[in-house]
Amino acid sequence: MVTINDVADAAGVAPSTVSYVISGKRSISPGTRRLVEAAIRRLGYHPHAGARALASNRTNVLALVVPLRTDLNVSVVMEFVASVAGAARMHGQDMLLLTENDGPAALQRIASSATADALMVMDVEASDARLPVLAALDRPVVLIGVPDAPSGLTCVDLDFSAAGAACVAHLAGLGHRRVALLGPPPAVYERGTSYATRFLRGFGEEAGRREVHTVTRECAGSYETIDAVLDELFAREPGVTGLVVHNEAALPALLAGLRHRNLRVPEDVSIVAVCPDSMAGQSAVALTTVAIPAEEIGAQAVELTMRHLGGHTTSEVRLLSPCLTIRDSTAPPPA
Amino acid sequence: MVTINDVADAAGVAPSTVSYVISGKRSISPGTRRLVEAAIRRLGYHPHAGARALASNRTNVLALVVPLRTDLNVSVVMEFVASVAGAARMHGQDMLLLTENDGPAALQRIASSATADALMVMDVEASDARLPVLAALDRPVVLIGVPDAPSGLTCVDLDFSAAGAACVAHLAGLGHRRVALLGPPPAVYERGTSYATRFLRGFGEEAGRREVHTVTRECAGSYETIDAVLDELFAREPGVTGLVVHNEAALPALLAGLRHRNLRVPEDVSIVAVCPDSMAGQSAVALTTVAIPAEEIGAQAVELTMRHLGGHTTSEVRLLSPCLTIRDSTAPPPA
DNA sequence: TTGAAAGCGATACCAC
DNA sequence: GTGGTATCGCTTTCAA
Repeated sequence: MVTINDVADAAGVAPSTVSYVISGKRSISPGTRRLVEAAIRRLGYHPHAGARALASNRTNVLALVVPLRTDLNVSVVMEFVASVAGAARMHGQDMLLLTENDGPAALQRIASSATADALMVMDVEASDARLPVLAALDRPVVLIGVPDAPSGLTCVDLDFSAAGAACVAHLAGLGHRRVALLGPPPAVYERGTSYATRFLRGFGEEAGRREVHTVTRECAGSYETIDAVLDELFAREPGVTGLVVHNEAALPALLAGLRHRNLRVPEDVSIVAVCPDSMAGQSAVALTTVAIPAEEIGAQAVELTMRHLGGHTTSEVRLLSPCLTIRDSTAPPPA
Repeated sequence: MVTINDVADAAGVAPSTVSYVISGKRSISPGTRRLVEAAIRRLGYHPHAGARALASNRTNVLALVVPLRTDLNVSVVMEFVASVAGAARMHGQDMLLLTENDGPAALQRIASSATADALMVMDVEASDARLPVLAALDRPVVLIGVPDAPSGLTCVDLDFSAAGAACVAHLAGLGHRRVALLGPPPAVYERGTSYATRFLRGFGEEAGRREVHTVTRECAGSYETIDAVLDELFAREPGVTGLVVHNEAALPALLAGLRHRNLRVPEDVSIVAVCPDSMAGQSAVALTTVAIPAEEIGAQAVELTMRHLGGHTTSEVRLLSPCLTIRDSTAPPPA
């Protein structure tokens, strides 16, 4: 193994000088710098991560805690993972991936053992059992999602309340008077996942303001479920012309179900979907969407984390404004 | 921070004893063990990962290199990630996630800096540019996928050749004489992704043996592409009654396209899909599949990695036998 | 602008 | 069965 001493010897300088050349924490004469850098390259030197962590109290590793439940959309999760990984690299950090079924003990372990410098936690529930543990850690924590009581933790998320409102506003603006919300499966509400209720609130409030009649249905993504929901919905609420879908998994089955019933999109039924923009083109009709900006959220999460690692201490709840993109799935209601 | 010395003091023993209690590398009297374990719990001690790595040359971290290209199926990738993470935890390892756009230099860095003990690499191409780098690393490497020349590296994968054969065999057994393969997008072939060509070979060979007429089409997952492919296919090859789909992304569009043409599954057209079993129920008709056993492959990859870390040196190419599950999308061809 | 040397917190060898 | 201690490779303070 090539050590800092090998490099120092090769360059004819002291180990500390090599260290300073690498870290840039003190000025180095151009000559020495050249010598050292050449030696580093020639020997293929990479500082030993463990030794570095021990001496400097920094691992340059960020831990990301992801949910791997099957009831939530894997591709959305994957977008977050990818964006966090990318952003982390831009900041010179590696990413440790923890799955949440390791439980809160794993969070303790990672923090106390100095395996990572900070934690980022996805899919935080309204009153998440991990919050007390997280808040007590001696390391920065950034939540992706917003619990009811952030207890001093920094959070980033889409402003789901505003997103819900935007969906209703768009449909109402087109003239729809009766709108249905197809939400996440019951399990998501039971878990108390906060984004679901926040969305619902914004949706309901805007509907009240606009005097739009609304109904909501929770639904799983399977074809049977969606079929049943559609049957029941159109039987009980015949006047519904607008659908807001806050459940990416349900989209394929929903579109199939509508086609099967000879309901055209957008002529007979308008659809606004809440999903990553990359998903908008996955169906026969390009979907009008409120984007889930995974890329942006991931980048912000990393940036806030780095800021905390840099000494910034004040916590913050950062909500990103929703962005609605009109495509081919929304139009005025049939006359 | 709680150190091993704190624990030793609290328990009234030497630091080395604490270390041995934790590692189990030498026998400890029940009394001392109790004392030490109590102190560890009481103080909430977690060994410093960096210090440990420095002293023992072991990080207990495995690096997983994943592709995050958009042209390949994210949920399949995610299944692998989840299964590797789970298996790693069972072996007491954490998982560092590297995205492949960090390039080969990142692999070098992780290995040379002792950030991880071993590397697992997904989505290996037939003649992968990273192979020389990987083979030269001083750490265990396990490939998920099989390059043309494994150059002494251990590999795990589904036996895609056998999988291709199994698809044809099943359809031929039902009486189909003309079968089409809808494969991955052209980009996958251009990259020289080995599983695609291996599948193709098994598919072709079995077709030859069974005297089944075959055609193949590469296709992207979009509705337009699939529509065009279906148009062209049924125009040029009217007798096709069996479809083998080696492209999960294309399934929704394909099923929609068939329904749109009033072709029933399986009465008019039989479908065998190559995809994770979890995806079989995602469509209106439960699909007959050859499973991509992500769970199993991930577990094997970790196991092989741990074996190498344990001193085992002989490399190996492990191909898992495909498993075809008959569901509702295959039946004898129309008379 | 550079060097020497004291830690960082474990592990594992050598003694007893 | 247990203790003392050199050692891992780096960072950073103190000195020059």
